[in-house]
Amino acid sequence: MLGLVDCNNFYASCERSFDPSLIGKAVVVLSNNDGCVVARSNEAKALSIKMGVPLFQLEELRKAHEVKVFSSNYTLYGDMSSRIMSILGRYVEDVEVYSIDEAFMNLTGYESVYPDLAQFAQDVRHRALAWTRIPVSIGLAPTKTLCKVANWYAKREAEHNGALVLDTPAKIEQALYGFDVAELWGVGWRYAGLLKRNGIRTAAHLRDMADDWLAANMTVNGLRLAHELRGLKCNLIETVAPAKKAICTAPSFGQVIPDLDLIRQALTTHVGRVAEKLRKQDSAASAITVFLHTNRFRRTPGNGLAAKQYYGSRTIELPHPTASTAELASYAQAALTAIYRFGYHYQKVGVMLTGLVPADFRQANLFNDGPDDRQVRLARVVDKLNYRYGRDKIRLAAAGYDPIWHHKQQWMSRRYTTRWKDILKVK
DNA sequence: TCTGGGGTCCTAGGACCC
DNA sequence: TCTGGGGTCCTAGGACCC
Repeated sequence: MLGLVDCNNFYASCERSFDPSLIGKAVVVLSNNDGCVVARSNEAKALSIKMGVPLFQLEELRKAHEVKVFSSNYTLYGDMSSRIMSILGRYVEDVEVYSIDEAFMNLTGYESVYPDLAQFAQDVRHRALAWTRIPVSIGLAPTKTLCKVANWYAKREAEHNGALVLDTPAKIEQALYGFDVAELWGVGWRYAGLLKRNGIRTAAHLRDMADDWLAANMTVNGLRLAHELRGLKCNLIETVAPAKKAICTAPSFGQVIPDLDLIRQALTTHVGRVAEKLRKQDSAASAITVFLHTNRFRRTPGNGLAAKQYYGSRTIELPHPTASTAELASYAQAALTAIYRFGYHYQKVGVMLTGLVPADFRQANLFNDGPDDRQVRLARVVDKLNYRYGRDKIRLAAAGYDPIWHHKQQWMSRRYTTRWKDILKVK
């Protein structure tokens, strides 16, 4: 048996964890740049606030119902997430952290330790709630896909009390019989349309389709999905996160920017960010891509017509893999110079590192001397200082002093668990 | 005025090798 | 000019996840 633990309304629950005055109120958390709603408390869902709606469309509801709005506070959510994950680690050896608010647990071999799975699930829920104030839902089943199904019911149907165990063919059959295929893990809006057109409406129906049909219409992914619904494990628990194959950052500016110098500063800052992530996983990058684009929603002030749009991107193959911020920044600047066009209002500049190889990887190259190791050692020292004294305390001068391009975060809560001056005071 | 960010995997087709 | 069988690597595009 496997288990899936999923935090309910995670970001909203984190905010609530440290501010009890939010209990019982509609809480929403926004995406970066205070753009769209990405998390909602149950009260906010009850007001029909949809996932992904832009904040400015919420004005009336906000006034009428006193909706509490928060900018996303990833420092807080990340720390709360690791607290939850460490709680799960007290129960079983193998925990796969699947996302910031979800984890799979491997219960294989724990049959005698936890003979009553329903009781086990309630224990986990109670401990998570007691130690973090985060409510979680739990689904237990023989495969990951079935765990997702079990979790779906556990979260939505009150009679399960937050946890559902699918451990017999009869229970699984009943769960799949009424389950909308569009809700399945691995079925997005395109496959949902395809399945609907073919008259396949429930998970049970998809499970019973012929393998040939599944492979032909949904590739091997569809085949695996159906096999998992039949109880055959295709996705195993991965307890060690594999190294990333690409690292990207592309946050929007807080306002549109036409000016190349400011875009350069933002780009240099973003390179600092991706290079830090690169060194953290002990990799080096073989190629760097820079892209620059305008805001597709923008109307020209004055005449209200759709603003003219531009999208530019450039990839540079590096002479040798490197993890040096300074070296990556200079190639990034060259790419930006090549794609920048005067006369547009830009919304974001992004950078992506690809062709990631282990940092100690050395490929003989006849035509140059290879990377300068001192640069990378220097960057690692900078990483340590910034970890200790705060992000961007030490950075390239080209990143500028006054990041006016920085994204908006007007309603940010405190970093309750990671900053001494933000810690709660008990009076 | 205001509309997120960061990833993975699979397939087909082209180019190439012996 | 046409002929067989067995491969690899790369890229673009499409699908999905949170």
